[in-house]
Parts: sequence; structure tokens; C-alpha cells
Amino acid sequence: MSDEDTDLGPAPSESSWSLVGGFEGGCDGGGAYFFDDGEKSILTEFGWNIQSDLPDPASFDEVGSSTSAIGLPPPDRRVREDASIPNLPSVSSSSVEDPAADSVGKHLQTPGKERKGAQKRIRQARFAFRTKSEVDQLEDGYRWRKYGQKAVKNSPFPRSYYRCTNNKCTVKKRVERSSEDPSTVITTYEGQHCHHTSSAFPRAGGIPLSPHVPATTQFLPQLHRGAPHEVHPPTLLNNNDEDHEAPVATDEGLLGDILVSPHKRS
DNA sequence: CGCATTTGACCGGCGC
DNA sequence: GCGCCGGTCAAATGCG
Repeated sequence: MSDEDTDLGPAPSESSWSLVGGFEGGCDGGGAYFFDDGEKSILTEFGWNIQSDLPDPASFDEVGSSTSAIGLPPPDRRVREDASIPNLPSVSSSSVEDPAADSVGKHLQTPGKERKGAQKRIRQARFAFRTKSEVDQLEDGYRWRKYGQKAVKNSPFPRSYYRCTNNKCTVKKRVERSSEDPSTVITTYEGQHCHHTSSAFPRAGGIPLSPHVPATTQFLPQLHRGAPHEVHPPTLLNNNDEDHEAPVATDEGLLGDILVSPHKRS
């Protein structure tokens, strides 16, 4: 835990991006955020799925539609498994009540290894988005530990699985490149952080988190486009200067909209 | 030495 | 019921 509030980079700037808009939608399906840089704005769509309070299936369907609309890879074979729009019920079947269950969600394992008994995997709220970036792992202010990597169907790129290093935190995230657009990284967060960012990096890219902002939003990656006045190390994850945030896609099929734009502080 | 990453194996869920 | 695939674990390995 000492790594909690310790390192990781330059002090956050208070600025790279600011939330000028508001969150819309609430926890029932999606939302939108507006960030203004003063010179450019980016619309980021995102979505998440909450086990409870799920809106009518119809709503999902609707949202799901938008998914393809924004250019999600065409469903191929089992894609829908993850895009689980039709599977929402099952996905949300379990409750989120027991965060700890997360790690428990593990399935049983080899006799030799000890795995808890039939614990049903618990899916927590998810939040996915696309980001144009050359690097796979976007800096979002939290420390992540990779715990797996898998080759996925329909994509020549492997999918990486990360878990928040905070013991108490059960948040996980998956990172994979879009098979259609290799320059696009699809990041999916699952769960909610129960702690503050573990690094000195700008919270969610300088996005001022507010009590009104759903936790999911905190997952917004640091949109480091280097704030105008910010001197970020060249190791920034998002090297692309142009479109950092591309339309978002969520493997959950639930999307909302986030209008993001870099906020230039002068 | 400690921590993060890599990698192979395993399990459960879902579709056919 | 079977097979495929996603997701996770844990030992091994690498790196700082």
C-alpha cells in the first residue's frame, strides 16, 4: 500500500481536461461528459452495466444499437457473448453486493490449486471506451497489475487483463486493440475503485471528479494530450495528438455518450 | 529482494 | 451433451 499515494509520475496537472458538461443518464444506462479544451472537443461514448436497476430490455436494445452505430466491430461468431446485450440477464444475474466476491469469482481450479467452490462469477458495473493510442495501457491514475493475457477470437491482438493493485480494490480492466482499427485501444473497466487514485497522476486525466460523477467515470483514462501548459513526460500513453478519444465502444453493448474535449487552461 | 509480467492450464458459461 | 471461448489462477521468470 505504500505505493498508494506515492509515485507514478509527475504531479498532476490540474488541468488537462476539465469537465464542462455534466453527466447524463445516471446509473441506468449510460451518460455523457463534456470536456472542453477550449479548442477541441471530443465526444466519447461510454457505457456500463449495472446489475441492478437495469432498465427495460428495450433500453438496452436501443443502446446496443448505438454500439454498432459507432462502429463497433461487427459481431462475428461469439462476439455477442461479450457484447452480451442479449445476455444481460445472466450477466447481471449476480449481485454486486459482495465486492469481495470478485476475487472469489474465480472458478475452481486444479485439484492442486485451491479454488473456492462453486462461486458464481460476479460481474460488476462495467465501463468501456475506445481510445486512440499507440500504447495499450492508458494511464488512469491507478496502479494495475496484469494477471493474464488471452488471444481473442476475431482479433489478431491479445487481450490483457489487469487488476487494481490495491488489495481492497476489486476493480479490473481489460485492454485490447480493435481488430478493425489497430490504432484503437478498447479498455473495459469492471467494478468501482474503493480508494483514491494510487498515483500522483491526474485523476482521470485531470477530470475533476465530483460526487455527482458516477464512479465509472473515474475510469476515464488520463487523456493525456499534454495539457497546453502541462509538461508531461514523453512516456505519455496517448501519443496521438489528434484524436485521443474516439467513439467509445463497450463490449457490454451498453453505451452512453461522453463528450470530451481537452480543456486548455491558459 | 520485492514486485510486476509472462505463460500455460484450468474452469465455467454459452452456443450448437 | 459436446466443444469453443473467455476469464482467472498461479508458478516461473524478468526487471528495477
